Amino acid sequence: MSEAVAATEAEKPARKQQQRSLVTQHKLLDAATEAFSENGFKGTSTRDIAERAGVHHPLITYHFKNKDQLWRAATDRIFREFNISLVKAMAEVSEADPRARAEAFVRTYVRYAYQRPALHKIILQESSKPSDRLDWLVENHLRPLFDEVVKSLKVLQEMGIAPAGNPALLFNMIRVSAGGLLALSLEIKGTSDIDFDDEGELDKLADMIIRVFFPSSAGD
Amino acid sequence: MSEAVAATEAEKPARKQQQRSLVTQHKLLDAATEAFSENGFKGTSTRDIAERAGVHHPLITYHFKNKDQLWRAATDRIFREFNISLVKAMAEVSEADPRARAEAFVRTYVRYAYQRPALHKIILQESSKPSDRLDWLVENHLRPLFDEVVKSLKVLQEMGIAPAGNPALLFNMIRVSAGGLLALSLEIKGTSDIDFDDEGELDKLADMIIRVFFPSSAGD
DNA sequence: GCTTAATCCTTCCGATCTGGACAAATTCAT
DNA sequence: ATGAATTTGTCCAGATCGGAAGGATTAAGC
Repeated sequence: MSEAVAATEAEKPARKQQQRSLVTQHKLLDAATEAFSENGFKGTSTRDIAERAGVHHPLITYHFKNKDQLWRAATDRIFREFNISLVKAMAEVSEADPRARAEAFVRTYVRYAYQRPALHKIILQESSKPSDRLDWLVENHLRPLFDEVVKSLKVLQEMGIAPAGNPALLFNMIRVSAGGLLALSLEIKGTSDIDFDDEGELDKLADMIIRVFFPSSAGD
Repeated sequence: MSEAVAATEAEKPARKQQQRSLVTQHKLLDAATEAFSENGFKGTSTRDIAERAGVHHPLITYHFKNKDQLWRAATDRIFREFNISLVKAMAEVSEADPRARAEAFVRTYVRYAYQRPALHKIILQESSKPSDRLDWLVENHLRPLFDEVVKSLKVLQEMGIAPAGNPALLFNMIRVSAGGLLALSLEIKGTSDIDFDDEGELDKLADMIIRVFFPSSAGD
């Protein structure tokens, strides 16, 4: 953990954090996010991360203590940003009816999953076997979000908008149809000739999700 | 590749393959499948595989030449078995109507994804970034299967059984709802209190997939 | 059966990479 | 300009990969 971060919970630092330090941390977090999402925790070396960031590798120890803490910092940032994005988007449609809100949720989710594929790739990477990191991820980021969303989904089910059944199961189907598919975009380009970089392709995915999971709506 | 395998495509071997050699290869393939599915290609060491198999590591060089060939052999085996399983299951319902066949497909797919989580985990691992392995996987196993299934799905769409839209996109949603969800089972246990090891939970997933993707059927 | 040669396994080695530690050098806020 | 914050260069002990070389096992032919 960097001194600056530590300072927020300890006594005041004698000196203010330097600008270049923030830049270095930012570069390391970006590089770490990318590397971990591609090769997983075990498959990623701190040297690789440092190289991607264009920085000498001992700086990881200096700023983040070790590989594990760097993973946590990188994951924490990307999930925080995701949550903020989601909350903001939902606030914008707070006046709309439940179905419109559900549609807005799906479209936001799809768009974000496309913009930051690392987010879902990291989930997939870490879910492949038990680990403290997975527990931490579930506890701090996934569970809070899921509980919230599943509650709303339950309402939609009671209104007959969403199909019946375990709402948690339903939500998981929806989110892998969005996030999972986009995390697999490379493979899907090869198997199905679908390129989500193409104009409109992303909307087609969102449309399909809405049509399938919230039927009786024409879905565009 | 082992001498025995090479022999099938070269001139006859002077000697027959020994039994223990087959056992060793089998143990290595099992261990490799498990290790690669958990830690990805880069995150897995040949030492780790050998240790899981209870075998000295130079045997990997002897039987499979190197890590890459071992990955190919392991992946090839698991995908072949999957295809056989699928073909056999579909042959058993060859007389049934299209909807019943679709249901059978989903149930088989779900059951297999549960039994061999490594299959989908390996897909997820390899799709995280471009590689020769991903190309090989797409070309040799994914693409042939997908082309076949998407054709059938198109028919279902024309009959009004499956929702409209790009059939390839639809199929991808279905298969991640099955395989993706089961590959994520560890995470889902933590976030959603759904344990696919519990009796009946697997059927609930299959039911939900059928209900959502092939509506107008009660789905049970 | 007994030999013998192909097949299979084990013990080793060298080069590289791993996460992390440390002190010396540099940069910058005060 | 002073000293803390940051960066750099270097080192370590252990793990990694691929492979060489020789020993053990076993099928095939006598």
